[in-house]
Amino acid sequence: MQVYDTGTRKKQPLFADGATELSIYVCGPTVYDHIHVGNARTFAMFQALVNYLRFSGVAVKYASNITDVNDKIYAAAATRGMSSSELAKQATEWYVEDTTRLGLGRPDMEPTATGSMAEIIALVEQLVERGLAYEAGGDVYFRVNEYREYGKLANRTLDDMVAGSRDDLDPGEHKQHPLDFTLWKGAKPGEDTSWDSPWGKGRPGWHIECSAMAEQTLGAEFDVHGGGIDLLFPHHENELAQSRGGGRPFARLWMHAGMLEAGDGSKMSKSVGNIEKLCDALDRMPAWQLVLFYLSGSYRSPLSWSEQGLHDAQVLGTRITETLRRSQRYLATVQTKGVGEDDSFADSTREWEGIHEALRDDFNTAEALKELNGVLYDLNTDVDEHANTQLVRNKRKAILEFLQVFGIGALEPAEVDVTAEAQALITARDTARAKKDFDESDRIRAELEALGYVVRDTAGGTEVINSEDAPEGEGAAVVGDDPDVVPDPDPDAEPDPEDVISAEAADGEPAQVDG
RNA sequence: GGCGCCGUGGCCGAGUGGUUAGGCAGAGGCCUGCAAAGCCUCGUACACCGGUUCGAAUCCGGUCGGCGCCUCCA
Repeated sequence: MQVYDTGTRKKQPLFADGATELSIYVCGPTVYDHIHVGNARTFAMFQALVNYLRFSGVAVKYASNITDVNDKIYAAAATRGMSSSELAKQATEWYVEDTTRLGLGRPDMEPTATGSMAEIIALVEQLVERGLAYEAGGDVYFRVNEYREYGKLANRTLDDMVAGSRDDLDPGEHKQHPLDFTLWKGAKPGEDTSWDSPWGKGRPGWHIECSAMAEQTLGAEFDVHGGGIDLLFPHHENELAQSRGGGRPFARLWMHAGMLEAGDGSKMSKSVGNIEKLCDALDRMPAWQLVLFYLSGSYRSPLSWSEQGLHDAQVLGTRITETLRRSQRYLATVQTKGVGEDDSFADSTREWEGIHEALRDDFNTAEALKELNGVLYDLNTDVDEHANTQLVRNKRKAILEFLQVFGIGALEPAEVDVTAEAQALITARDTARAKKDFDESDRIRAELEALGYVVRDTAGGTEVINSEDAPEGEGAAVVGDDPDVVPDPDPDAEPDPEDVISAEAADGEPAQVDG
């Protein structure tokens, strides 16, 4: 498997020579509010990658941090009239709750800044000892001039950055170079948390937290460091400088997820309404829909947050469910015979070939979805052509495995609990239909719908499913309805939120997702 | 201004030096009492201008447009 490495700007083998295990660190959120769907994209894609690797038999150690000490938390806590630690605790719960709802599972380790304070301080001390950092006015700064490779990850030079900065760089009261960044900040008035350090009471800078947490969870050297592309500079550059400067090999590869943005190319802005919280999105759609939406584009490319895209994801999910239901029905009704005609003999190897090929090339989930669609198509065709049931079972297995890997098992058709009353109605309706008494048949169908069933007349006989499992709109019709009266689709279904939604806070400052 | 990414058919969104992406939406059809599901058929896209090449949407240069990032503090 190969992935695009930001550090070398090339696709690189994911595994080090001879390695069979992987360790992955991904920058998680700063906890001061609910995360939004842009943040969630990054988390979902990396978790999906981990799940896929495990499905492929790879042992993965996956860590993703929770930044619970940061400027943004102090600021937000003040606004809310609560203490920063209270807010961090609350927002951590929100984060865990919201991302768990995605259904993809959780990282193995979720270190916090507050839980890594000793490691952070130790690392800063080492940098000071090595001459890569200096204390000034109660703060400790990293000395970028002393780290020769500063800027290499993000592909920029100190000179370029100083000369070509968008804004005038603030030389800083105590800084030796305008790009020197804070490792430790002395406690300031209004900040309600601080920790003892060799430089007095204070708290860690944003970047050093991740260096320490990554090392604490995965060791001094690990395989992949991930995060949103907006964190490339300065956050990841600084992490690398700190850890490498401190003598650690640090991450071997850097993977960056693209931003979620508006489809009309509108500028990122602070305008209201351009961000949808993950919890809100999950309140209005099933998790599988959001996950399929994320998977519909390559993780590295920008992806447009649009109602159209969400609709497409919904349709795909429905197709998956319907295909499984259809094939299940086929297996239940077809006369199976012969040895090995059993799920336990199903072999999905062949169906996975195309999917593997796609995913092993830089985790191309869009391509994988195309391959999955091919499996769905083949399975439907098999059913149409009354193919060997083993072929059907093989394909079903592949699809079910796919659902499991991507945490969308909810798409598996639900069991239908057909009550005796319902069964009687079905039988009565079949009788009526046999007599071509369609008025009676439709009347009974309405009765079944009142009981919460949607009726489908299939080649294999009458089938009912629970209304709540039926695709939107199906079964809404009532006998006697004018057939011309169809519920209007949303007349102005425009792409909803404009503007980029990314690892960026509502106020446009790049600090929601960090590490 | 610097660094980077990108401009694909109505929409989303892959990919490749010469071969159908896929899906959604739309039209027609098969099946079907109706509905649902499934299947079949239909669009010959790749910002613009040059160049390289037998051949480029795919490589190079330029133009235009979009996007991301450009510390901390304030």
